[in-house]
Amino acid sequence: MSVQTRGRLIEAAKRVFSKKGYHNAQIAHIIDEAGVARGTFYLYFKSKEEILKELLKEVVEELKERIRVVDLSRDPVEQVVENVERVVEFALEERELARIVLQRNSDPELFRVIDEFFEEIANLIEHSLRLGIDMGIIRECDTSLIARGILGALKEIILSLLDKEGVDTYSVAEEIIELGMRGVWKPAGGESHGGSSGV
Amino acid sequence: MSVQTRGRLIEAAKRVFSKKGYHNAQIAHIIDEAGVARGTFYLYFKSKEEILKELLKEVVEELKERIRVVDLSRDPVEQVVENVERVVEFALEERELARIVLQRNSDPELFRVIDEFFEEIANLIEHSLRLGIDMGIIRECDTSLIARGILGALKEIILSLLDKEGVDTYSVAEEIIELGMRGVWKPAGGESHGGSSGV
Amino acid sequence: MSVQTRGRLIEAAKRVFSKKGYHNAQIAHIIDEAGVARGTFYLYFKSKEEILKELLKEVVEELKERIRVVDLSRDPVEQVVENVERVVEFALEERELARIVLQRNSDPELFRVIDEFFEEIANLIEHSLRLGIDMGIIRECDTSLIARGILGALKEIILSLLDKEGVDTYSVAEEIIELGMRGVWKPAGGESHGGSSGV
Amino acid sequence: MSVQTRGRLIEAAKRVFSKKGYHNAQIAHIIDEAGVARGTFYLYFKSKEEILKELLKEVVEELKERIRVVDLSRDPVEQVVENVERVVEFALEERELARIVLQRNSDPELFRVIDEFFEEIANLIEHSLRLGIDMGIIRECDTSLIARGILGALKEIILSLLDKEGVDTYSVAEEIIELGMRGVWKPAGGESHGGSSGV
DNA sequence: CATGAATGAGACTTCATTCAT
DNA sequence: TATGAATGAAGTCTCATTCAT
Repeated sequence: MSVQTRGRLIEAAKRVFSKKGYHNAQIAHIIDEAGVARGTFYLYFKSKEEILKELLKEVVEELKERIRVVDLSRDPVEQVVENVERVVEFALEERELARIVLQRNSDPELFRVIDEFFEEIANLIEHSLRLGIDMGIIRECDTSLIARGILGALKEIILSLLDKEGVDTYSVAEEIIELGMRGVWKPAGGESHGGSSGV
Repeated sequence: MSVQTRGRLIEAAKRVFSKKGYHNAQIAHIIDEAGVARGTFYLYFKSKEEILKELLKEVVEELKERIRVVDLSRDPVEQVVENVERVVEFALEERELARIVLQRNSDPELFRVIDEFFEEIANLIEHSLRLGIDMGIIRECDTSLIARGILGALKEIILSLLDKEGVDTYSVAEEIIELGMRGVWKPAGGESHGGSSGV
Repeated sequence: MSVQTRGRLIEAAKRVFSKKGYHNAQIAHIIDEAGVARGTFYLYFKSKEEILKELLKEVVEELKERIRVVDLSRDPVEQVVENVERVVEFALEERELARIVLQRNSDPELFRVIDEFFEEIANLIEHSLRLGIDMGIIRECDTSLIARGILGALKEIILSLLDKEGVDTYSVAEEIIELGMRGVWKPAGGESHGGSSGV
Repeated sequence: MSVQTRGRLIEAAKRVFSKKGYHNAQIAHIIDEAGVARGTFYLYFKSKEEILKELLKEVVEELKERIRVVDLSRDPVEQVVENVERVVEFALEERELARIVLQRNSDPELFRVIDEFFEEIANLIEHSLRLGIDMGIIRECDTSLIARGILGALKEIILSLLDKEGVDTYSVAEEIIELGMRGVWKPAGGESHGGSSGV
């Protein structure tokens, strides 16, 4: 079992799944990309499904490492911005992986790990919102709905960054949090709201 | 060409694609669901791909009808809320279709219509944001990024509603817009921000 | 589901399994022999294993029909001879099937139906032997062993007939029973035995 | 060429072929059982087929050694019983080998050695029968058929013994010969025959 | 002598599509 | 217009064998 060959297969699979999606990806594509023979693939992974799950597990682990619990020693918002920044950084380092994960694939069976991870994140956001409401710093709102919304914003934004080069991760993270915190409205006079938007 | 049979196939395809996703869906499932013979399917649609595209086209048309251009005769935000409400309403009326559309299926070839539609929506949002900034009612921000974020929030929220019953579409629309406009922060004292969140 | 096509596949499978044995037989051989397309095979049988089991089930059913319970209205030995004759007849009518069944295939999983059938026959023979001993017409012996022996003789003889033409089934059946009943020794003088044989 | 390693492979192959049959047996099973590396196998045997043939050759040689030509110095039947006893003994000593050999594997190509051996035995039996007939101690019969029958009985009985412990080989051999010589009928009064049996 | 990673031909099975009825 | 049996290209996976170390 050569770690090298395994690695080449994993990297190849990332590229292929990312480019073609899981269903259109074929073992043939992966082994061509990796430059190994057909049988070699099955020496390391017992099926196409398994290599995907392996990949997804890796992402979840890596992401969990980058998300740190917020403590009270420093400005909590700053810490959240840093969390988001690290996530964005990871997505940009591992664009193929990010693409696989963020393409909500209609296959709950296969993407369970990912779905569960996002569920966790949504719960975490919701919990934080509740805390903020109790502390009087977050306005009353449908926390479940809003948590989903924030997660969705995060995912869509990161997805849109995957094609860009030279992204400033910190300012992206700031924008995301700023959007979640303050929205886009510029409170000039004293109206309850005011912008104009097509949607 | 019986309109009836065609309709049954379309409805069947909605249910099947929604439940299994495009790739796992088989013609066999669709015709079983529709109660027609195998050959009949090909009398109405020349391929599995075609019926999907038909479905997607319908969604896009229906959605475009529900989204009305904002005019200056009334509170623009109110009009945007109504737009969002109509979209939410449609999603809840046609849950299967909504699910198909919102499960970003990693297949750009197949889902081009949808991708293009969302691209349009993102552009519309971005355009509105720019307008708002020029008018001094929207704060300076990375409009492209923020537009994506708002779209993502919208999509994720709607997706999360598809499993719920008895949703109050108007208040959902309000919450969504409120999130986009004002964020979640409750400006109590005078801090620039001050939430606390795990992410 | 055309009964015709199914029949052609069954007949083809018989020929192929008989000639090549189950393991060396390929779906390709069967469909070539049947003159149908690859997919057609799987319309009727869900695997290579299934068509074999179907075949074996048929044999067992047919054989069971040919073996009739011995009653007391007529000479029992005569009835047994007739049973054996009908079995031999069937084997000669369906030589391919017989060959498949009689080639003890080292695959208990696959040939369970057959193994169980032969087990039943062995038990039936053993039971009859016990009865005969009680009635004083069969000599004391290790009934289990002897039952196995008789069954083995039967199988081997039938197998050897499969290559022959113009077999007189009745006299074959008589010879088999004669062997089981009287053995080969010709009690001339009064010796307990007196043959001469290499084995 | 370590004789030891070769021996371990041979023993492993016996166990594996015996348990799984030739076709279901994989090189992987054999080398796992032998505790050697994959490549090592091919140092000693040039293919899976070859190790089987090696095994079969060994059996045939061993069996031929155990079967001694009957001479006229002693009771010939007694000598035949002893031959059979030695064969039974060998089968019980080498149960795996016996199982491989006695499972008529539908693969004439592979099992030619065995088939030829059994052919020889059948001919030997037939020859002895003819001799006996000429000498007036064996009754007139279809010698070819009967020879096959006796061989079949022998094979089936030995096969059935392979799962038993503590077998008395001499009495088994006696029973076998007794069956072949005298059958099972107990000549009480003066009937020509008179058993009763289900088959 | 021994190893075990790599190979690739070849087998099985699926399923969108066709076509004669 | 409807049917459903038949098709076969294409994909997944297995496993005996090779070969560089």
